[in-house]
Amino acid sequence: MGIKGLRQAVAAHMREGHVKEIAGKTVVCDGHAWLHKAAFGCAFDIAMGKPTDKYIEYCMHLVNMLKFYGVTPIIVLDGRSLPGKARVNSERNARRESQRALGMELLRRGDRSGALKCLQQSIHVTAEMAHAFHARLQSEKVTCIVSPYEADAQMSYMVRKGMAQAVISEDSDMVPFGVDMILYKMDTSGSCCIFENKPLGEGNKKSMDVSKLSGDARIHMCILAGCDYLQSIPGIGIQKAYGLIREHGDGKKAIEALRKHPKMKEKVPDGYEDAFERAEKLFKHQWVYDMEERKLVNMTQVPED
DNA sequence: CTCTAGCGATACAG
DNA sequence: CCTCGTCGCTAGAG
Repeated sequence: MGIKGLRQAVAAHMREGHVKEIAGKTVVCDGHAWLHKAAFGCAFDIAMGKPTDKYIEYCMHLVNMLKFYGVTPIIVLDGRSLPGKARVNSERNARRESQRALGMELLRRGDRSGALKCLQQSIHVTAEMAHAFHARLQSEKVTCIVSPYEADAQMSYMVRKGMAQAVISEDSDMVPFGVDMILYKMDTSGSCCIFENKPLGEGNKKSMDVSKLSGDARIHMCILAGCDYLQSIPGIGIQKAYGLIREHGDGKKAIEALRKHPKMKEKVPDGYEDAFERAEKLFKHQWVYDMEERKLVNMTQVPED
């Protein structure tokens, strides 16, 4: 789900670009996003259960394209199995299964293009595909990290540790995690949209400027706007959240202000302050793998209290 | 007017 | 046995 509306809201920080702009640098890449796109290219084979490695070739093309432009890629794959999403998952599985059945039916009737559309909706990235990709990366001596939970947290941790200078992803969660350079929508030729956490010019006076927010303030804004860990207060979206944090400085003070606001006070749920604190901890102290220490660590240090 | 929330169409590579 | 959606549009509320 990510952060609702965040991608649109930070549009002023985005521009058209190309991977050659980060020649000489190291970049961490969201391997799952690549596999997901790659799977569309061989939806027929995957849906029929026919062994194929086309999706791996697609991903390796991206790896080699980056190398060609002097960029060193590190691939992050996540081994996550998140609790609390079982219902959504089973609904998705049911939908995928019905699309697969419909696709096979259309194929029997000779409607090849109709079948492909359905079969594309039935495919998903399996652990088996991720393992095959991982094995290929190892044999090609490309660095690959399996994150304990969320790839987003792992990638941002590696940037903060200085192991990489940018991230290639499709996920807006990179913004609250404080990554300063994010390459979105990269295609096979290296063209992409580049997000940079830099002050906006005078022409963007009314746009959201994330460079005006401290690391904690960015996270507070995203929790207020609604994230995986906490639904937003009804009527609060990304713009309102940005305004509140800019005005009051942090999440706690923003909630205090809402509690006093005549129109908003009855919309703030009981115990929202506690839920907010829990969400912030989940955000900041996720488990990630530290390559140097070779062990699991918290993304940011848990304070002793 | 701005902003949120929900919905339907759409999605790969070459 | 099996891992994450997103974009544009718009109604409707503030």
